[in-house]
Amino acid sequence: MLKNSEFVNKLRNSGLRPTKQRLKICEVLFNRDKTFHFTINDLAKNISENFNEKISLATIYNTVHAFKDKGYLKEITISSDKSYFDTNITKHHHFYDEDTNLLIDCNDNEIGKVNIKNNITGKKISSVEVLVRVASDTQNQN
Amino acid sequence: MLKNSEFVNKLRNSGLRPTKQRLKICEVLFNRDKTFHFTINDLAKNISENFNEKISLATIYNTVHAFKDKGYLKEITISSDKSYFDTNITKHHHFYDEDTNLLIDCNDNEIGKVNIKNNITGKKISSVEVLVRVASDTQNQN
DNA sequence: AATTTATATTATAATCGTTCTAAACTGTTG
DNA sequence: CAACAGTTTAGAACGATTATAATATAAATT
Ligand SMILES: [Mn+2]
Ligand SMILES: [Mn+2]
Ligand SMILES: [Zn+2]
Ligand SMILES: [Zn+2]
Repeated sequence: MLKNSEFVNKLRNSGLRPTKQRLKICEVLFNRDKTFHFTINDLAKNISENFNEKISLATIYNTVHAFKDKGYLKEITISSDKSYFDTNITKHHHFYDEDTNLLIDCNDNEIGKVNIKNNITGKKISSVEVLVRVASDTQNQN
Repeated sequence: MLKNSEFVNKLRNSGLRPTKQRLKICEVLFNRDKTFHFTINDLAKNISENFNEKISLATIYNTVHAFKDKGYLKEITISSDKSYFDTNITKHHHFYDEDTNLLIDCNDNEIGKVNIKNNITGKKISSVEVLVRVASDTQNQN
């Protein structure tokens, strides 16, 4: 629930010029109560359908990647044929519903802390992500 | 460390004809002491470089997917730009070295059991996978 | 305010992993 | 062997993503 001038600052502070396109994308992504998951295509469709702005697909890719690099978005990899982005940038895990292709955030009370006992020597852990794939009972088990 | 006749049976029992190409791929994938991770491209290169067989890329894709469907391979999704396959079909987790792009199996003693407290109503868990991304200390933290 | 410079946007082409196609080939069965 | 279903193949098609390079805009400088 940030307003336009806050997005301008956010962008400026990140070394990104507050262009019309970036501000629109900020509005669509961050001017909400709840975080959500989206694909580039979702976002492009959302903007072209719900606003009369027309942002080039290349700009949407550039902006989403810039926001990811600045830490304003996380990329979630579920399958190799599509990339999901997440406006929830806190550490958290996911359920992935194989029937509906929907990604659902896990609350901390749903998945206990993952205990990593040994790590690769000389390496630092940069992230720990759990993906729980779920499907209806009648589905075939992996 | 299976031999050719065992692969013939394995394929026949799965309803797959034991063709020259499939047997070669079996040999490359399963005639080993240790399990490993590979991409389609790795496999294609391996076959074309180390054997004088020439298997069409379409056949390699077809066969790998057939083996996956039969449960002889697992697909591991790390990034959206490439698919990794795993000849280790037991439940296990992975370290992913972001410096080398290498995927490393976790032993059960390296990652404790993941405790899923609540599940999505009416859905069955089909898999639980932990991916621990690691990088050298000097790398930027996710 | 006008000029200059750096940065961003755009349409479109290119790339690349993967899947499709449809013709030729092979394994299996009778 | 003949017949058939299943398999392989080269190459085309596809689709998500990235590169290109011309145009436009924001910011900095005069
Ligand atoms: Mn990406
Ligand atoms: Mn696949
Ligand atoms: Zn999330
Ligand atoms: Zn593995």
